Amino acid sequence: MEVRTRFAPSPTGFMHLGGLRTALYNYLFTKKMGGKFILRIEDTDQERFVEGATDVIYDTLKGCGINWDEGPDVGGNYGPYVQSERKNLYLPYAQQLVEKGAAYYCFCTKEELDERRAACEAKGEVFKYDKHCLNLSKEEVQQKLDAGIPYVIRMNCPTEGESAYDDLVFGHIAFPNDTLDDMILIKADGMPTYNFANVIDDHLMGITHVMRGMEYLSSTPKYNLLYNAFGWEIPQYIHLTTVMRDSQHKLSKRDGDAYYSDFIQKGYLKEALINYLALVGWNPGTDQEFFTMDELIEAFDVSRLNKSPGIFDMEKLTWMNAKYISELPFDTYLEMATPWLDKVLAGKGIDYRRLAELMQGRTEVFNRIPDMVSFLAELPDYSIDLHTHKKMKTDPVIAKENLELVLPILKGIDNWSEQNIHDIVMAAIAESGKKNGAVLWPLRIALSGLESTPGGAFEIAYLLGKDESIRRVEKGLEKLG
RNA sequence: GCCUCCAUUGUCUAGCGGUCUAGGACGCCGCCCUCUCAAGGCGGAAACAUGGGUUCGAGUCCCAUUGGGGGUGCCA
Repeated sequence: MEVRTRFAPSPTGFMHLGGLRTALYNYLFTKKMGGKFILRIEDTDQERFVEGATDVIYDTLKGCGINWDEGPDVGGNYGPYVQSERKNLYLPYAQQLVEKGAAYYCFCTKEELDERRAACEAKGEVFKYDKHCLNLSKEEVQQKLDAGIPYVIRMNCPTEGESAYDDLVFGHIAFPNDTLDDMILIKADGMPTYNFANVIDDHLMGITHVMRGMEYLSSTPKYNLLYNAFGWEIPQYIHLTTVMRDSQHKLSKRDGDAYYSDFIQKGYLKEALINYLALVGWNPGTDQEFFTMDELIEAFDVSRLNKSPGIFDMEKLTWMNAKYISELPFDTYLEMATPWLDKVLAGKGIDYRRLAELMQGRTEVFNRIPDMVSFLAELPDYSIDLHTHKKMKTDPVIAKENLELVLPILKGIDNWSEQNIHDIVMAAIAESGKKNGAVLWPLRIALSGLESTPGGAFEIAYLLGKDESIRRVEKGLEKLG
């Protein structure tokens, strides 16, 4: 039988990393099994409609290389793939359940329920709908319906025994039936709840494997009751652990660390993000850590999915991102780095190509570039303490002496190429009998005003140009009295 | 509160009864390389939550405790 899976996000306008990972795993699993991956938009909550939100979903998924075989934009034989476009389809199924006694009309108002819920909570009890409306006679129900009284349809859960199922990740899971609440299937506005639409759609779309976040672990028994009431086959369940920010918090909107777009804006590469995300909660069983999408598909195995929640480690992501950046074709790097260089160096006439060569191996995240290169635009105000360096065998006194040595040499260089600067200065150092470090450290400090820089003294001198380099060395000498 | 799931270094994890004096990676520390930093190379510190069982033998199986997650919406 062909594997059919689905990713069913609700369009909120953002793609949460946890959701992205769910989509990824669905995709990897499906492709590995040679099945079909379906994208379905779950927009049954009219109050939360966000303009353009579906585009965010499309763009993110496509950008990451997660492609669907059926969906709102590409079609398929099981459409429509947007729940709001299927809204007329759910009520008859609910009515069918009412006829079978597996569901019933409920006329309790939201306000009444809220009150009862609050009262329950005040007493420290669990609120559970008391099946009040289940006791209504057929005639009473019809009367209310005829009178146009608003209603919802609730499922009629058993109150004894237990419901169990086998999850491909968590194994056997059992719930006592008396804890099951008679959840609402059809809302007062006629729309199905997520819970109901989900079951109907998964069945109608021929979904064989439901892979989703584990927040649904405890409502799954109720879904199964629904499948059974219809006489439908229950799909395989694969529940996924939550991606956490720390041991007790999920990745959240508030901390700006939850959305795909946050990371892209900061300058994380989508390949790195996908690669890293795949490893939070899953591992290949080998020491391999870097994967292309095809390699992930090849290596993916549901049995290697983890059962405990994983903390999203920004440090490791950043490390991985740096690796990905360093492996970028140089021209791609240059193109991607340019806007970031422009933030502080636009119009300064700096050789971006050379600078990019120096920067590529040191770029962890693109948004860190401006801070690393801004010294080229303007010499930072630095302390002469920077000239003290034990290992380079230099201090402010030696620095002054060596800067005085190197200044006229610099002035005498006609062809200001990096190679030329290097050769001429090195020759002068050799001739003076001084240590390389004792000259080059002060030079680099004078040129950059920074303890660490991308590139050494020669690279910086070249990038700065002759005039600016000389100006900075002179200024350095001034500082040293 | 009730239901349920989970539990190996700071983090991601390997481990599916003996091969574990617990392996890999990030991070951290040290050394080397080197005109700085980074990269790279080498090395180091760092974990089986606790208590009971089962077994000749437990990180691995069972139970309890503790800790954490999730659910408990006319949200998805």
